[in-house]
Amino acid sequence: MRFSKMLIPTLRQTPADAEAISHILMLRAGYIRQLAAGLYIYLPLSLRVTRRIHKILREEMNAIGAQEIALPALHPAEVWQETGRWYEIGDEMFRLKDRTGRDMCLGMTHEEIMTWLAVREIRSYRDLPQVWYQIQTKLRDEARPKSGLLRTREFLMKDSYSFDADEEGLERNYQLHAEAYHRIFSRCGLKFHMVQSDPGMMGGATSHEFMAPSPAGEDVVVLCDSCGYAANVELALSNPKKIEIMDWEFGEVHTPEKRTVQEVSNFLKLKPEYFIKSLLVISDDGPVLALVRGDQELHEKKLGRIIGKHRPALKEEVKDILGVEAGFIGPMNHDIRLVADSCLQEGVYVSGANKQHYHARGIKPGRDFTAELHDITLAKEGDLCAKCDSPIKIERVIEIGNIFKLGKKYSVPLKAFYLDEKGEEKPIIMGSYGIGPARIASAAIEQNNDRDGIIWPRSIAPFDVEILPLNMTDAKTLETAENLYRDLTAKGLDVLLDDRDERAGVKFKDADLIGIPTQVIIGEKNLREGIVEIKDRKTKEIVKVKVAEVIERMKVEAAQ
RNA sequence: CGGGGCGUAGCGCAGUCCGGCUAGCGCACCUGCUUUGGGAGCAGGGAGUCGGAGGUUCAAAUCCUCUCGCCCCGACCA
Repeated sequence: MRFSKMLIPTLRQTPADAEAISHILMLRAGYIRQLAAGLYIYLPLSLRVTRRIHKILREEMNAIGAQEIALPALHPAEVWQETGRWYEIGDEMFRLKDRTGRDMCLGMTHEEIMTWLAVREIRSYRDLPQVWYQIQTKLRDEARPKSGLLRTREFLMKDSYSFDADEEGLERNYQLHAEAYHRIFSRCGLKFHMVQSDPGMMGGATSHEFMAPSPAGEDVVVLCDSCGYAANVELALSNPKKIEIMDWEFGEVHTPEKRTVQEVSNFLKLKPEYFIKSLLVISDDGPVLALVRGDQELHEKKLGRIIGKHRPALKEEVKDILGVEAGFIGPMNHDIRLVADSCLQEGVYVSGANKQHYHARGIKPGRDFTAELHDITLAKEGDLCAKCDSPIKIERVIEIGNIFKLGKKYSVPLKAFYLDEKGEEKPIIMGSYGIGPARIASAAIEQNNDRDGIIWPRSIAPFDVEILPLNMTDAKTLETAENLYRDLTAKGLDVLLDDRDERAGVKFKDADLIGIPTQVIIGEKNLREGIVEIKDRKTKEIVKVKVAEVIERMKVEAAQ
């Protein structure tokens, strides 16, 4: 492909409303343009990247026996009503009516439609297992699209669905997908982790996410280097670091106007981990006092799994229910439900004295108060692994794929049944598995860039090589460029020839920005000795080779 | 949906507080000459509903009201 014939609108300046590195670089390097919030136009370069990612996806999906099909993006409401999601999902679903007034929606995922198909086409255990996948547009009216292609309202997803006769079959397909996903992300040149995740509204018992480490990510995971424990903080278990058990006698301390743990900690010159934070929340079953150690954060979702839906209490409610202002609550002498983080099982602490301007020191769990013990804190750096007690790491990540065991969640309401060997009717056991190609591309840029631009992993780069003839008025340069272009293309490489009549500096800058892994630089002086340069975008290493040796050299590079 | 920021030429911005001549600057674009290994120089040129609507005023990019859009933080994220 010739640069002059391709729409590659590079930008010298950074567009004002981009913040994430991948977003900035995709705009600057001429890969994408924004149509509206969360809606992007894919220009030729990004389409090439997308196609390469799709090719890898298809190869690996086909390799585990999955069959590609294509479902509509526009769905009738009825199917979604049958599973209840039409009602459960809020504004995130694009809804519309057709000309006859029939309710329709734009597909945000395809469990319903895939199951609809299974209902009709799978009758017997002999038809099972099946794995169907598609690479299809999803539409979600995101509350907050952000970071370029990382969170958009319209995006492609490779989604596959497995249909099995029993849990063992599902387990097999789940494992096959996990392995395929490992191969896919490795082939795409990404650093990633597979972590336990919260199945959330997808339903089902087990799910994992594939996470690419990046500061631009929206998720946070907990990792243990020594035992391999890896989980999304949404559900990650951990133990706060151990603290010394103090031998304080119980007693009240005057702490005028000192309300927060930080204030009291400074005032008493005691580290926050010797405090108990008491937080009042209102659940559907009444008020609950949640207790966490002073250096820990309450994890709303974990608490929610124990006490159900809840909200923080208002200031007045705290006074009404506990009889004291919020800054001076302690765990003692209350007749409401108490839920404490497990680490508070032992130790001696400071907390509010349930008395204005007073705190109490020497509080002993079990003696001074009794609470249900659960892990209700947010895992943080420095905590100890719940499995092996080694220090854990916290990492910010981009979710690039997920796998769910759905079980019967969709097959039962949609009546996707099959007849087993005994002629008994049974629900099909399902799984669903997604990968976002745009997130792969974004994560690849987030993980591979420098001040000059993108550094694509070879496997998903828009081109394998870019040829830079520096002086377009020199006949020898032109001839060499054309020959190399023809020969490299004939060898099956994707080659971009920068045939623009631009100055050398412009070509260098654009080449580095665009990020094609290998550059072949044809300069007039070198050419007089029959030499061109091969530059590695990543290492910036330049090797001078005879023109005739370029092809051989490129084959070696491409194989790496 | 809550909080914050921004909307002026294709891009990046100044001007807005304190209303006043023909709305500026850099880059990009077009023409010509020179230049040619890391975003060239000189000369000339084209390009604007100042996001939109209404209002105040002799006069509005600037003040007031409403509204639309985009970004960031949070909530949400099937």
